[in-house]
Amino acid sequence: MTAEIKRVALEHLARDGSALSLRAVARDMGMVSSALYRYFPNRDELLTALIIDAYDGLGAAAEAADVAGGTDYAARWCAVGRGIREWAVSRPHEYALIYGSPIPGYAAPQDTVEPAGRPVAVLARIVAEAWAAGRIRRGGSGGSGAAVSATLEPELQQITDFLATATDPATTARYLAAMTQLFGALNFELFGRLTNVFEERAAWFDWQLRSMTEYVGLETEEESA
Amino acid sequence: MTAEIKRVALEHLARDGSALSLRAVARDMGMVSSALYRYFPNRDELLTALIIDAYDGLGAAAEAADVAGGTDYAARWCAVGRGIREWAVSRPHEYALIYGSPIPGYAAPQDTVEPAGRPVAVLARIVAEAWAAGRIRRGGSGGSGAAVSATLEPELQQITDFLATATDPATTARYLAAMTQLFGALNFELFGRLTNVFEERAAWFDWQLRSMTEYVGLETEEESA
DNA sequence: TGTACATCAGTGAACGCGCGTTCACTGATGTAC
DNA sequence: TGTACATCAGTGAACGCGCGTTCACTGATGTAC
Repeated sequence: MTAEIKRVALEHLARDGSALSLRAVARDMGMVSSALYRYFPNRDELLTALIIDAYDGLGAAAEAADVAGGTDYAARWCAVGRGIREWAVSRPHEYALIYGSPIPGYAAPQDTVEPAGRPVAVLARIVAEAWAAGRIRRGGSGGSGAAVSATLEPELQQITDFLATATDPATTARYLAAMTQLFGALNFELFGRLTNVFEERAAWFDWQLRSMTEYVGLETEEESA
Repeated sequence: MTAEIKRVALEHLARDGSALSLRAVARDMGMVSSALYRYFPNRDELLTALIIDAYDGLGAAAEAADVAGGTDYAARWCAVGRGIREWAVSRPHEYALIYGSPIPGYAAPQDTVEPAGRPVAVLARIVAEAWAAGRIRRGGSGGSGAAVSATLEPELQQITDFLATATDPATTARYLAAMTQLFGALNFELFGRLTNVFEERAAWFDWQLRSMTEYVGLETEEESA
């Protein structure tokens, strides 16, 4: 039943875009609005549930795209990226819920922190495995790579520890920058900044993914063979 | 007077975050809500005016950061990036208005298209000048650079023509990817994805800017000397 | 097999609120003669 | 210099709407004896 409510809430979110109303959800379900209070103590809790589901769904999509594993780390990065994009493109409103601008009057509770890490962890694992296998080129794509200053080093070290990638600070930095670009690209695509710019969106996203693997220094299968 | 209304509207936006109400603005101005209709035909027109102002403000900040010009293209890119960030960080709600998730029930009219190009144009000009001066390394940062497929080429060519950068498709692609990363980084910072991750935000953004110039292949002053 | 009772999903009315927009109006200011 | 008039910024009441949340309730279902 709570699942059904969430389903209708998502539908509603997709139709009216971002503004979520309990009354509207109840209406769509043919119920009276107060009936929802049997399932959710208030509107924010429903939102939280949707947000957690979104992170979990995206996390699952990312994980599913990496089930094969293997040692072609660049290919894996791209596959996961594509998996993330496909999830996002097919559920733009759920994506906006978790990666869009903050919702007025709503503060994400602590419960969302852990699921939020799930999608990110999949990409981190690929980097970690590549690093462990000695298959990340130092300094990324051929260049020396921007040096990591003393200001940033401690935090990068903390992040590395948290992600358990065991990489050096510069590689962690490049991984984070690549993540930033990946979600930046999705924001651009889903929030309309590609309108009248790119129509070949999947191809453009793909190009960016390949570009990220070069940037991070992930070796492809051929390079290592 | 319309300027005063916009000022208060922005204040209100900053306080209540994203939900803009005519009545609340009028209240803040010590007026009755219907009085605003003398200045704006409806709420959406006020929003549009705010959005156009935001693009113009950001554009002006970007332009101001590049007044010096010069041939250290990498340094110019970073300066403009910093200018953009400073504007955004000091006006997060205006930034969210233009680069956040779409506002429910609001469709941006045609009038916003031209001002929207202003911030982007500043970075494009730097790339164009560097390209004209032969100071962009082919294939970006040392590597061969991901190849541009036949699928993407025509659109990249169109974009190049529109931006008047005269660059080759691969360079245009890298420029666009760098833009994506720049705004992705701001989204992460301003929409709370760096909470409990990075505290040294200016330094982290700076590192990413330098990283972008390498990626695009912009030569620094020393390299060309 | 039949009665008594507890459970509990869902109802419906009400609370107080805020919203965008309209409309006839007031009353101060400035202009014309 | 003084009166008549036009302008127009801002008022205040009202419209119809939707919202989240509460509360006492109904009435069907299932369980216990």
